[in-house]
Amino acid sequence: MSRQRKATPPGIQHAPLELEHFLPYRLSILSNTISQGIADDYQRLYDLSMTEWRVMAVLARFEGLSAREVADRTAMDKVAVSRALARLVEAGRVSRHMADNDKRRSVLDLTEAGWAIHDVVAPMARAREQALLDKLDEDERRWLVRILDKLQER
Amino acid sequence: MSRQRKATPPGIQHAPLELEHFLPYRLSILSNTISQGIADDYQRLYDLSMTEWRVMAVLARFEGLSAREVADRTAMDKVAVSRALARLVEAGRVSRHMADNDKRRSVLDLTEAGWAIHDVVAPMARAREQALLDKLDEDERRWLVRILDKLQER
DNA sequence: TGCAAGTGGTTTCAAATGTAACTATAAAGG
DNA sequence: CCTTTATAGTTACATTTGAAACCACTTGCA
Repeated sequence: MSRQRKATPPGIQHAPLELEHFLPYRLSILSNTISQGIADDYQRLYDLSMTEWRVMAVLARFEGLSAREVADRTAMDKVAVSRALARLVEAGRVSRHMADNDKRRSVLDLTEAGWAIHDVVAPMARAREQALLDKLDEDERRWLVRILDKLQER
Repeated sequence: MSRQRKATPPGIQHAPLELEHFLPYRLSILSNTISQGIADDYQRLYDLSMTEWRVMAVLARFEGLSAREVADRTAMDKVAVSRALARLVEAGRVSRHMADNDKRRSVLDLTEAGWAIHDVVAPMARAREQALLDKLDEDERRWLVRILDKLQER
């Protein structure tokens, strides 16, 4: 057991943060708990890392992206994407060929095997999201979206 | 440039996730952006990692905690806490001595130097949080707290 | 007592990650 | 053209992180 700070040393106000009410901290805990929960699902099933899954998710939505574009859309850095792609291509989940107009650029797509995994994992992820949203009522869901939009404004 | 998926292969609905509207993903991006922003401040100033700062923050609020208790309160695992403490003690920012009733247990406190850092970093962190909250109006702030409470319910 | 099981904490080793340097190609400007 | 500068992507190296094994001490209980 521990005592909470009582008397502050004479004349000094330390004003410690209360982490449990500190917004950045709360977001961090919440976000990690959620993402890790989802990741556990597909890691167990397919030995797929979170970065790999994110790459697959954007390739499912946008075919023929380059590695750079994948990085932009996933907010991951290009090295992380390069490594994720190396594994995905190796595992036969993503196909990569060279763009004919620019030999530096790759053209990426999910393979059949990639789509098959996608079609299992995407619904699982959605179900997890739904389980979260089920904790909220209709009003709260609307406010949440609005608040996230505002917080993400630059 | 890339085209979005148009015709789905005959008879198959792939239903890709839209990451930019997917709650876990949005939270993850937002949270990382915010935490990293704050961390940049104190990393530059004091060569302090995020885990180290979190340990200091709980020790500021609760004196004499054990490493285990710090781990519980920060939602970090005990290895991470052990390492953070090793550095903090080494740097003279935290004092550690043995509990006299239990020789396994440590008793941790910020030193003068630790408090000095705390008293600079805590206001910076608070200012960052405030900058975030300033993007919201009074209603939105109230809803946000309420929503976070609900989402964190187990 | 004394021994099995549990707890606090550190160490070790492997995997993940970040940074910087590097290769290859493309674009832009003289 | 030819040189400089920029971009796509990978590689190498150092650092961080996580999982499991480990050590020391305590607790529960025969």
